[in-house]
Amino acid sequence: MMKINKELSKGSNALMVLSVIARQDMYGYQIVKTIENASDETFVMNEGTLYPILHALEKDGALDAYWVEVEGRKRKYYRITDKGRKELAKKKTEWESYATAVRKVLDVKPVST
Amino acid sequence: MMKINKELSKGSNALMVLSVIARQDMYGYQIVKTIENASDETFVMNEGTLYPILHALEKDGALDAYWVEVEGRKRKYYRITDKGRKELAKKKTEWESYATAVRKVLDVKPVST
DNA sequence: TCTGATACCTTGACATTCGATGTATCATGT
DNA sequence: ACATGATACATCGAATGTCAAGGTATCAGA
Repeated sequence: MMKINKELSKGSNALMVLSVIARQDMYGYQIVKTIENASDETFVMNEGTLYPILHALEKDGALDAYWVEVEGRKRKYYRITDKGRKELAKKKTEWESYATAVRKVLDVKPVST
Repeated sequence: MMKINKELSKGSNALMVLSVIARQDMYGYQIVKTIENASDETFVMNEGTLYPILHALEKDGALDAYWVEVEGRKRKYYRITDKGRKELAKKKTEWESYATAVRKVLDVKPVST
């Protein structure tokens, strides 16, 4: 990941991956490019980051995969499952709670001692 | 940290710590309680998380510290430095960019293939 | 006298990400 | 003809940050 503190993106990577796949089936490279594009290049996901996430989501049953050969290149497409949609909804809510809570802390007025 | 995915808070912990100290000098335990309170208990920071952050910020020159004895308990108060204020401003901006970018990815419409 | 809150801190284990590396195909420029 | 860059999959070791657990000590209340 680029442009911002790498630590920030931890925890939201799986959410973003699930989110883009939920809209349409996608293969690895396309996921990276979609996230790059949608985030105005804020998130440039490393392949060493993406593939462990995809494999873990597949193992969890949140995604399943199928191979397609296009112009000599083999693409592994990922599709979200019902379980994956539930997880996505949960992760989204969780992320909103997180973002709201951070804002509250940043805006907090000092307490009297 | 509690209530939400632990990974999410990574990267924003130092920001939150700096942010609360910027408003008034604080000691460790008070920082934990302030963040807990401000976030409606979303963030319950572990001491094994807090102290390394404080020590790193002190080493970086973003914070300095002084001891105060109150009712038999020794408190180590942390104070933000000018350098710390600059870092805080930078981290805040960074966090806003991060949050904006995540929202963009979550809202993105599928691209044509 | 024991528990829980306050107050500091360290340590080892764990999870996630990064950077580097590997394989392979295809398009483009020279 | 050849090199480069984009496309496409994947793995591995190192670095980093957090957690759970443990350690020390004081004070208040039951």
